[in-house]
Amino acid sequence: MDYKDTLNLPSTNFPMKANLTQKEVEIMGKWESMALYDKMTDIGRDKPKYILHDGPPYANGHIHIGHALNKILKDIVLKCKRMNGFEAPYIPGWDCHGLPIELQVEKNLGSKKHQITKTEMRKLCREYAAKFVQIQRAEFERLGIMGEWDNPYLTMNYIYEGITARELATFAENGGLYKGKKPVHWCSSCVTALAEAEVEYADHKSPSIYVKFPLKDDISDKVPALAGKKTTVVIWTTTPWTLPANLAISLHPEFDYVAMDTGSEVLIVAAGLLDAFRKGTGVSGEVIATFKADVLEKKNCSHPFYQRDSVILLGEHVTLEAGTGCVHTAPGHGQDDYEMGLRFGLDIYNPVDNRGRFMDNVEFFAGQPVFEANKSVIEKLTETGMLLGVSEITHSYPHCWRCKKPIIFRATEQWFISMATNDLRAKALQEINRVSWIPHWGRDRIYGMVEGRPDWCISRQRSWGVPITAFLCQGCGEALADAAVMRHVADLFAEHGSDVWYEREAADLLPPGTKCPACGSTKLEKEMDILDVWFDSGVSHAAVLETRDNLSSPADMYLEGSDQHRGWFHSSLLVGVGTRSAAPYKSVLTHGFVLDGSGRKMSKSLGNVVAPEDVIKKFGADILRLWTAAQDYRDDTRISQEILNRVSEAYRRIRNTCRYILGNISDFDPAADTVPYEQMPELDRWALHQMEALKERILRAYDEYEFHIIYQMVNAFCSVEMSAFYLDILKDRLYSSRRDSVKRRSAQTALYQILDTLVKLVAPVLSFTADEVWWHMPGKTAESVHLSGFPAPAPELLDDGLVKRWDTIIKVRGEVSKALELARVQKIIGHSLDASVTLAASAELLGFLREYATELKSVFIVSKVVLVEEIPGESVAAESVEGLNILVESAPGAKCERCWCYDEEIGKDSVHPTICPKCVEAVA
RNA sequence: GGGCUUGUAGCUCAGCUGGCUAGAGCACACGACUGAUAAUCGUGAGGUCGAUGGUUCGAGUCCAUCCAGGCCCA
Repeated sequence: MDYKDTLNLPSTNFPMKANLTQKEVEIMGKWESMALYDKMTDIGRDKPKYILHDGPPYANGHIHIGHALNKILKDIVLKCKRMNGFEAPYIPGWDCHGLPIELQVEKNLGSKKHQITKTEMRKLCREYAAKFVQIQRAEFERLGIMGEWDNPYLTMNYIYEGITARELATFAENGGLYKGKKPVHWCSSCVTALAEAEVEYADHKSPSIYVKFPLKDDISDKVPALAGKKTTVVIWTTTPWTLPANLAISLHPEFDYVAMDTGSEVLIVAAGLLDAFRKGTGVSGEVIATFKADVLEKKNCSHPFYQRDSVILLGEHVTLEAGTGCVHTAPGHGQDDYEMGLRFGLDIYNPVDNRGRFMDNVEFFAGQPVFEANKSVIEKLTETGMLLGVSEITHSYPHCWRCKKPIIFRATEQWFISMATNDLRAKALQEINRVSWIPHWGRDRIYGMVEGRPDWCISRQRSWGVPITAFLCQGCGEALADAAVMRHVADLFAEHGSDVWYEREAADLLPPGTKCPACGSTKLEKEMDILDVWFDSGVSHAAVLETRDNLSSPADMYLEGSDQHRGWFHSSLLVGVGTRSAAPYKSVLTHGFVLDGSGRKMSKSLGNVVAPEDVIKKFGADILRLWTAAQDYRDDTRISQEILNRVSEAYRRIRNTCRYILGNISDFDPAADTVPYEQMPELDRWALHQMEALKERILRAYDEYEFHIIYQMVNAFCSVEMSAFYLDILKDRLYSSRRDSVKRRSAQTALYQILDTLVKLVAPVLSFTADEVWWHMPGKTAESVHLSGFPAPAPELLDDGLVKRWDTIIKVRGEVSKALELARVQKIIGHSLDASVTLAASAELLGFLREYATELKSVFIVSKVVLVEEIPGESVAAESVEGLNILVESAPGAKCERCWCYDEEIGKDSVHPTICPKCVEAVA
């Protein structure tokens, strides 16, 4: 007789091989046809809300692995909140305006870009952004991210543009918006400002000159050696044309400076550059004093050719790389110079017009193009005797990417949001302290940035964006940024889109009868600058959270990469505080960046880029999701083939554990067959305890957003507690007991509960696989695991006393395994069931083991266990259990044909002479 | 150069306020099984805890310097 048919072997059509690449697409189809997200929303009604506000990715290009990490983390957070009893809507967004799209569109246009109008250009940009919104949407959905994909927010939606303009009006109303000056890269030939991305660096020949600035103030009280001497501070520059705009000289507060007496005068330069200076100019002389820069602080020099002072200031930007350590400072012509100007209240003076010529009121140089004026300036310096040396150098210099001509740095009129008005900075800092930053150092990071940042320059001289809705009076030059007028325009934007700014004349945009408040003129012209895109996304809490029925502000969480401390967290904070006196978020969670396997940043040139698309093709989205969970994202994370292989092996372990349980509960009906806890053997209770402990730890890990703990715990649970111990021991009971016996049903009860718990705990991470398992489980009523909740805590399943006893048994089992391995090497046994094990132990341990005498052989998976006080002859001494000795022999009796255990009783039954009494009973 | 941050076995992670012979899972090697089988089980070998110096009876854990990364600025 073939007894195999009488066994209850595992049976399931849940495949071992996942084939995720195909399977996931099928599952997405199912989700769609059952309208899963809508059902999740329905279930959430009347539950407390949890608002995670999506930071909008830029609608340009395909998604990269960093996007995947970010969106998967958000999805995990939202799914675990939903399973925890919250309504957690997800409205994805996209950032649609801005330079990168505009540049790409220009590039695609090629030479045609010059023939196109601003409105046509903007139309193409809008189409371009819309195209990538669709592309990225599909790519995000493929990752298993659930949300309102049919109804996302786009910063280029008309309503959104209207709100953007409206928020700007609020800044105008409260006085935060003002017009000021700031230097920008400027191409005099194209007559336009250039963004950093439009600047190309190339070699360029410039004059290199040393110039004397006579010191007016007497410092001989601090440096006596200078008493009565004619003293000058020496600067070095490669842009002589910026000297007419010189307002200051910067020295480093920590450098040593020397006074060198040439005989006719005393020159001051940095000690560290003295030799280079001597070489560069041929000037010689004796150093008569050395001092720190602070003795010169706020002292005045004479300008080398104007009747004007140039003040000495201390700044950290001064270096010893070249020059004299005394830096010519023109706030209208350099970034550092500008910052010094702001810090010390200098005029941001720009004497150059937009064609690159000196303005009419500039003495000596009026009307001259700046590069030609270099020569004139040098002549003037020679004439006044202030020139110390002149040569020519070739250095890297910025050029315009369109016309390839050298560009200049020139202060122009720009719109700013003041950090001081309404105490914006102080209030923002206060709000930072009220927000919960995860990890905690995020607070220090953004605090430092807000504390030290200059006023927010929101002007961009481009086409693709929301216009700054101000007007300029043609009568008196006054800028009109009136809140009521701006709100009128904002309403037009909301209705027609911000294109109306370009399509209509100023008069058609203004409320009827608008006059310049300064001069009463009605001749008002449109401002042509657009808003910084960070302002666009910075208003998203107003445009999205405050306008959608299922959302509210402030959000519970913003979750982005740590670069957003400077970006979105920052701009959102400034807008929120500036317009509503509050941060738009209660907590901010940041993740690091994705690096390659050796911790380097990814780049095309290094060829170490891992694309989400490739990972999905090769492994599947669930592997990418599991990878996301496995990494401690608070730090930078790594991805590589090896890492993905490891993750997919862990996936297989989880999958197989589920599959094995499914196979063993296929005939189990939880409603009818569940065995009450009191009737369960200790081993099953032990398993339920482990399950409960796992549940507690994982739910805590979700609460603390420590997803990598979940990965580690689930992995260890499947491998250690389940596969290597509980499931292995259970085989005999599940396979060879009567199908409906209590001991088998008890095991199934435990297995069913364990799988039910496991699949729910894992659902936020392994979203596809969890549902695949769910659909194979018996007795399920919910359509999807994502419509269920996390399992409720069941502390009554915890039994510490029992676990402690079983810890001892497990420890002894470990020793038995080692002894079995020795016997295996000696060819005494092959399978552990071939063995009979004799144990000798201390009185205490032996007494304990005797309580479990009948169970030990199944726990050790051997055919026979004998407990004795002492083993005569040779035995193996246990390594870590004091006094335990183990003897392994081949098991006596014959091998049961059915359960493969050896038994001395086999042959005594006349009907079933080849099987053991236990099996005889089972087949009867 | 500045602010914030990271560096524990091949990989991913534990190691709380200083007291272990530094742990886990996976990978690896060897073996077993062939009733979880492109599975499963067992045993084993892997680490001067980035480096150096210091504080301490004692440091992966505290301090300093350095090295190598990352983000954001300059």
